[in-house]
Amino acid sequence: MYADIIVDISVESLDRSFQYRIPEELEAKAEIGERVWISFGNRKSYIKGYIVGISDRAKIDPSKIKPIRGIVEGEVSVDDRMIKLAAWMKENFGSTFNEALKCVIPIKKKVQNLVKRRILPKADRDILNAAYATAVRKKHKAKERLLFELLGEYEYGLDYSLVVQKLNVSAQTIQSLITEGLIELESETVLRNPLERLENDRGFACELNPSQKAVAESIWADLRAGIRNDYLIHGITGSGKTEVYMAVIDEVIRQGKQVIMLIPEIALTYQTVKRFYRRFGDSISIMNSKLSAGERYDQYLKAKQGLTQIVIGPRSAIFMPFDRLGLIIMDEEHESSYKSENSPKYSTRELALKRAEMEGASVILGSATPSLESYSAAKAGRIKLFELKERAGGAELPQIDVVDLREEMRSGNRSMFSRRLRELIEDRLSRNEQTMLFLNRRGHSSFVNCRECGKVLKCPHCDVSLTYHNNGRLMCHYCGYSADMVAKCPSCGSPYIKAFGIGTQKVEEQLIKEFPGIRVLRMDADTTRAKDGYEEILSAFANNEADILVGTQMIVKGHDFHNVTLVGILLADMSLYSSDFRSAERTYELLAQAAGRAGRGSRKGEVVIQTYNPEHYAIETAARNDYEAFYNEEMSFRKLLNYPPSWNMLRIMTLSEKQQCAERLAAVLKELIEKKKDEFGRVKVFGPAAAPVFKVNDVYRMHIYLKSADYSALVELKNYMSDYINDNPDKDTAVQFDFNPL
DNA sequence: TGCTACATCTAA
DNA sequence: TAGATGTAGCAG
Repeated sequence: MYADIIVDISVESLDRSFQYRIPEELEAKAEIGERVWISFGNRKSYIKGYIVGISDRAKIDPSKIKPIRGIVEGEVSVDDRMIKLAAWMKENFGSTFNEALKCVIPIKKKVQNLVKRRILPKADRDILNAAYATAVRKKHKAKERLLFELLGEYEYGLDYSLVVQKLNVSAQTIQSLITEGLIELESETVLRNPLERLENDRGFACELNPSQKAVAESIWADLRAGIRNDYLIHGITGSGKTEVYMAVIDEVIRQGKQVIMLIPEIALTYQTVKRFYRRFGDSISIMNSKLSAGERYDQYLKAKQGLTQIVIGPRSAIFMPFDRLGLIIMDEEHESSYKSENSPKYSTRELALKRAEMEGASVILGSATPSLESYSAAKAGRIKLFELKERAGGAELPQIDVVDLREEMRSGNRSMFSRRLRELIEDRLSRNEQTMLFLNRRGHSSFVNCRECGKVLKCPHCDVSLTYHNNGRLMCHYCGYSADMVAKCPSCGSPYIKAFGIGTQKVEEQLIKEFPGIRVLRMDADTTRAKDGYEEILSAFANNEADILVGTQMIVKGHDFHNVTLVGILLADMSLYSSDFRSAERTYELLAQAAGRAGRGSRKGEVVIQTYNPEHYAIETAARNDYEAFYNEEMSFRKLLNYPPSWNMLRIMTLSEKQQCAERLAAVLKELIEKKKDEFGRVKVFGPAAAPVFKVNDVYRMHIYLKSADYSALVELKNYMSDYINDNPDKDTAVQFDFNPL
């Protein structure tokens, strides 16, 4: 048997695995993630390595393969555990080890220099100039580069790691310049704090209401008894889950343990962090993509050194290297942003449950509309379920009206606003209260169509229609391609070419036309692109600078506007028509969350849902705010068709710029599956077929779906295909695996 | 030609 | 990263 091993040296060029022989006496112990002693290169002493894969075939000449010397005994470090987690990810989410590793050690290059070092000149300019001249003359190119740069930055010096990486100067060269007395090193250890601007009144804690208290106390009891557990808090919008989280965090911190608090996306960070900072002060650190590389690195370091107790961040925060992890909280656990889009396409929920299990920590999942995965696990007793059924401040749940758009059409109303919605908007305008309108499509119109020949304008790089934007441009929402709107049909020359369908821009335009003097704000990917666009729009709306906020799904998530008493969902069906088995779940979620925005203050809110499908169960149950009913209906559908969470699913996608390559590999993989699948009980195979959007960014995509009750069967099949792909490399075609895809 | 002082390469 | 190997510059 052979083991693939990565070496415990933090250098980019060694970011790959090496094969070692597993001696017979170690075969029982050598498993993936295990730490082993190996000899490496010409080194005199043994170094530590991690087993990242095991196989029975030698990839290189077997005589060149060295044996593993032994298993590393003793204390398991944070790194050891994170690498074990990466090994688990590689296996269960289908990626290469390197991809998994990049998740757990995000800043690999920098891990080595624990202190930031600077190179400062030690001699005066003349001496350095002379040394530079000598270096040029002697063709000591590395010295020449270094001295040249240093003379340019004489006052400030140079960053050590930049010199090594960017100038490609070796450590020896720097050392020799030091011995010559030309330069010196200075170390600085300043950990930047991205939260400095916030004021802190630590200790501020709010009272829990009786139902919140019951949940917190039940979890406290487990914590105090030293029992780890997984929990799901199903609390309606506004029921105050955050207060419960904080109460539990308090206890975990008191026990000297650490907390990872996951939130859906960057946008929520500032609001949430502010709240947490007030309560927990400096023990909080944040992690998100808007932090500079330096700030992120420092957060990582602080966590590793145990200087912080709590980290708040999006899905990548699950990889915080806490040594004494006590609790992982996943707020809004149903959110799709918890699933990684890149390989490994991990589910943060599965990862959180796994990591917690490995480290003896607890997990709290929280949501107003739990994912079917979590709720079914709770029903099956694998997760402890808590329900919060009232709004925390005693506010009432909004009144929900469903408007049948077919009916509106029949009675001659062709506007995008139904009579009911229009009436309520006018009422709110007269009372000086605010309205939110939700439409899940940005841009002005959804597609451009020639009425003469029927042509629909498509993106030249992707298999999707172009969206018309009110700046006169046509845009592709997949790859960002844009072009000028055409006056004539490019295929038949007819001038009767027009944009159809509605987007948020058109809603905004229409509002201004139909309600003179109205003040409208629009929030979608187009208006929030600027750095603080998001915050600006939200605070403007919160300050009553507009009567109506129009937006895509980003407006429905977690914001708390007390003056909003009306929420309109312009076209609830939009997400129902996608080709996805989760479309009903997504629709229910969006409707419930959107409805949850209304009436968060003292006045009761109203919600209008406009739809062509009022009898669809997702819409009907959302209107009644009956999650349980929705769950039962949806779950029986999933069971009937063997969709997750009833069964497990694996999506295999082949990608290539050449259509035939993608198709050929898909066909080959299908054959492999057919040959092997009967070894694993019942496995259903679908495809290969073109992906719903066949071409994106000039890359063609084919996919195959597998369904099996048994997750490990899918993992085995995935490994079987990976082996084939590794043995038959094809540089033109890539393969991606996605377990239980969204 | 041999020595020095780097530069460059490679690891199973 | 650390050690082996390669190479330009220089003195004799």
